[in-house]
Amino acid sequence: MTAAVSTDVSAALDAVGLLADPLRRRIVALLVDEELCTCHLVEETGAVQPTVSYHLKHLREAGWVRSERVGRYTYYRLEASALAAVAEALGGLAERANEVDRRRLPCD
Amino acid sequence: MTAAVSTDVSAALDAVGLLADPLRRRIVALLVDEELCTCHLVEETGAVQPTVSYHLKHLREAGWVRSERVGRYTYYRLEASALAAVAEALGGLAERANEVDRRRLPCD
DNA sequence: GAAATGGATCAAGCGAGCTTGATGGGATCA
DNA sequence: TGATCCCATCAAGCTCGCTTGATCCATTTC
Repeated sequence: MTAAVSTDVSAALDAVGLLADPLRRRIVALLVDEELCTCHLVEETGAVQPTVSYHLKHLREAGWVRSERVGRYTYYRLEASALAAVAEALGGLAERANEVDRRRLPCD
Repeated sequence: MTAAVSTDVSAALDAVGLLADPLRRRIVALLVDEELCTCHLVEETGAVQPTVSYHLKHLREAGWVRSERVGRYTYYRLEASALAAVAEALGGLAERANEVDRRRLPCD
């Protein structure tokens, strides 16, 4: 059971590797409260369009956002479950790390 | 208030950005259940010592771990509060992103 | 139809950050 | 005191991935 939790935690935390890039974090932050199309994200971030599309592609493939085409525009929505999974994984880690009787592995 | 929350959003996301590196995540995972010295982390991760120290420095400066010198050894302990704070912030984000009446900003 | 717009994709260039070997300081042991 | 060990830091190298301009496709508008 402890092992199972450990692997789940690792898997969930691996997902945050995607958040390494500041622009990617900015995009996620912008999408928290509203859906935005690519042109809006370009305008808000100040990055050029291919750059924004590049990051959106990665976020999409990792399941962090979902895209919907509406006429000429492509709207992006944040996938709340992805955020929740990472939050839960971190919360579990924090709980385990908080145990009082944490031992110190001796070196000698 | 909305502005304050917005800055919190960025802060929480920036914090997890530190976990972008796989080796950094591995170190955090190793420190969940016990305190370890640098030499143990070197042994467990398979990385060379300067590399491990490099990442520990970043984790230390960000408040994720705390170091304690004991004789020749330096023990590292995971800071549960930092983990909990980020987990809670991300959970809040997930909740906000989950609101049903999320609006779609019109383009035209 | 043609022109215009949003956006995805490509190839090429470049830079931030990770890795590594070397160095030095501090602590322990002989 | 000299040898040894742990570990932080440094400079240099390198790699991965981000950026950018160009191009193309789809949709809309005239």
